[in-house]
Amino acid sequence: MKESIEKHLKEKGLKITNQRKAILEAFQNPEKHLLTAAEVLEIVSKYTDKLNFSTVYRNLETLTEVGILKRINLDNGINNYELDIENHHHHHLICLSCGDAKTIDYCPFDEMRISNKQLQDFTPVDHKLEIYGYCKKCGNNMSCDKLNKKQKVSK
Amino acid sequence: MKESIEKHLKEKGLKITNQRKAILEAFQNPEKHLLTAAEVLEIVSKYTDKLNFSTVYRNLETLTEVGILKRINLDNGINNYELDIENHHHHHLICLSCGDAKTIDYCPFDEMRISNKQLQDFTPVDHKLEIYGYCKKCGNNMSCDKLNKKQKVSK
DNA sequence: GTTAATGCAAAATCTTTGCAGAGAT
DNA sequence: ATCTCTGCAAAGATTTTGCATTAAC
Repeated sequence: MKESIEKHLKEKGLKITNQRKAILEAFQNPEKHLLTAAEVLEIVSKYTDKLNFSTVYRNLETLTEVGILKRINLDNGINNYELDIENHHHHHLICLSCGDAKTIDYCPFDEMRISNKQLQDFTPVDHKLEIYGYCKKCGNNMSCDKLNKKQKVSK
Repeated sequence: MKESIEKHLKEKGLKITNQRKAILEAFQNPEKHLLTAAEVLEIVSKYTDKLNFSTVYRNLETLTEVGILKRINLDNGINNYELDIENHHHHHLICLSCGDAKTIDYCPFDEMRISNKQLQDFTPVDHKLEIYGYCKKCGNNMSCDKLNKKQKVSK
């Protein structure tokens, strides 16, 4: 575990438990940086004793509160999390076929804010931009739509 | 009910029932065009006999499938719906205090698509931009955060 | 030793589904 | 008459919570 994270935890009076370390390890994979609670549990279980669901949920919540993780709610309605510490602002390209999420660095928000009148009566705190479509690998393949569990377009 | 909607339903072989009409009526309020299943049920129940939850859910699903409604999943993880028929493309400004969602017409996507390399390997199908903050009425008031039910920042 | 975290089980929340009866065309 | 829709009840999925025990500091 990075010392910056460890420091962060200690500052907030949070203890460094094996479960917490295991959960944070799960987010170290740059190929899959967006994880659901179920995915965290699955990954962790490969290496350690299986954690309890409530431990995972409580930690995702706690780590989000202290700013180590960031919660991202995708269109399927399931909460996803990613490491937020020392991370630059970004958005996501989400593949409707394989469910993979890539980051996209570009953010149109600042420019938009200047040119848009409707935004002048509003105090923005956060924003999110998600682009749904098909990644290079999946092309236009509509099968195995991981994201369509709740977002059903057709039965 | 607008004839365009009625026509749409008939074309798809869907029947025009009182429940369906009541649900669609609920979306006629321009002050609150984004509704959850629970909100639809509540609004409808003021004017008609209470509908069953499954009727509401099934209709929101069906009406989304045929393109009369559009599903929007906000950060609290609850599905919201809005009328989509004859509606121009737009995004949302969502107030973290009162939960109100206003539409914003401006869309940065086309411009972004041209200038961004990462988007060239991706086939976009849909995108969403949501801006969370405080509306004019609520200012910086953090109380009664309707949206924070699941999105909890603090207990 | 004190305080926070875990595991378990139970519940809460939102949503979906099977089936018999009712309603629309 | 046909085919869809509704209401009910039951179940599914994800997430939250209370409480006793365990682990970190």
